[in-house]
Amino acid sequence: MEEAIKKTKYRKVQRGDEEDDEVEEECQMANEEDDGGWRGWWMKKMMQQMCAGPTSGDLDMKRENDGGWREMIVVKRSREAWIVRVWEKRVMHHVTRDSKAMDSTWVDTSLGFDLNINPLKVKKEFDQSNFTDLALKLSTDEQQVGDLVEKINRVNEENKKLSEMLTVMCENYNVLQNRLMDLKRNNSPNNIKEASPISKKRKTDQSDEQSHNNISSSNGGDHHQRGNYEISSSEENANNNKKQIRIREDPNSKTSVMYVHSDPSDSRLIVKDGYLWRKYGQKVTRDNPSPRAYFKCSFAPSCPVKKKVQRSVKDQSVLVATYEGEHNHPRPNEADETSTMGSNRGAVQHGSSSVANCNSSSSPIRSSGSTITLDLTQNADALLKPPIPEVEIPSKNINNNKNVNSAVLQHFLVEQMASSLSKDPSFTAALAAAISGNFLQK
DNA sequence: CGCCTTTGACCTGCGC
DNA sequence: GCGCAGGTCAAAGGCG
Repeated sequence: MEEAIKKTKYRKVQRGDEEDDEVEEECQMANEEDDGGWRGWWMKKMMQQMCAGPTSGDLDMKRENDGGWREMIVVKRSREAWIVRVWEKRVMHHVTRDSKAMDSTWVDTSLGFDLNINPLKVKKEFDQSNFTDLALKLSTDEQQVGDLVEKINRVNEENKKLSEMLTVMCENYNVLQNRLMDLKRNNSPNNIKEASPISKKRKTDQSDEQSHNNISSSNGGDHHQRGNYEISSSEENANNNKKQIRIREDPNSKTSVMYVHSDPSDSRLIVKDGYLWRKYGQKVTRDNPSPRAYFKCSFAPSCPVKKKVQRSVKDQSVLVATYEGEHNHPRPNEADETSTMGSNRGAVQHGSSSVANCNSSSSPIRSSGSTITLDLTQNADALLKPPIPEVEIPSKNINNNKNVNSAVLQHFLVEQMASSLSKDPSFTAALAAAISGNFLQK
């Protein structure tokens, strides 16, 4: 730091065309002087400059005892007098992110060395000087930076408080939800019986629906484990880069449920999961106005896997697919699907045309290249209602449109995210805070 | 022509 | 045993 001071002084004084040895002597003197010697040092300096003839705009600096700097600007030179304005600028050594630590103040200690000139005239000339404007501008900018830093810090603190509040709220929500589920579990046999005398099979369906609810209410945590349920996204279609939510209720029962967003107006009960299915029946059930479709895996004749697809009672835009059994064959790869497309025509449920969703406020969808990662820690109700329009990919056009659809999908995602984020005022504040934080760190 | 969907009939399990 | 509801079968029809 000391070295920097000497060099600075040396360079500045050199502009006055002084000799090097004089500069060395002056630097030494200036650095040895205490605060009380400042005026003497300054007077000496002024005399030297008057002889050497400084030009307008020459700048000199002196370090104060408190660690600050004093800057002097020779603002005007005339035949009659040197008009010098001295600015005091105090800048602390350590500039941190805390705005309070960066205390920068300007005090006008203008000195007019008027020999024969009317002071008013000098003042007028001084005021017209460009350096006045420059100094004022600098002062204003300094003030604005200070204000901005203060504002950013305030927003940061506010953001932190909101995050803490949200965390607490989520925790409370989970606790309440768990209690509710416990209560339901304790009372469920009687309640179900009283509410609707239905068969055992219907109870299984209800448990499916219940598991849906359970998932919907789950929140927080990075593990795809929710109580007795396992959530996996293993059935996503790799070709179309979309994911669905699959819940394995019980590993031993080999039964799992998948919830897929679908257009309510679409009467086809098609859940595209990458496997080949043959529909063998359809039935209207009592508890649901929507028909239930029955599928068998048609990829391998010996494959015992069956699938039931029905719209959710609560949300018609959601298809509930119940899988029974395990495939005894690998998933049909892209080549197989492509080759079978022609012969199987529209019967093949190719890929996933539905995107299980994301909540725009926290953006659980992360898109990286052609891969979309779905954050399953989001509330599943929100997950099931994507703001993203579906991109229906006709199976017969899969080959030609695969690349195009991928681009379209990405375009949709980008537009949707941009739209959601731009509509969210808190996002703007958060973005500003993030950028400013990064800026301050640098 | 081959494969799939549709749909009515039949089967099965459960509750009463 | 009967009725009900879910599940399955298979013939008929559609589509490329």
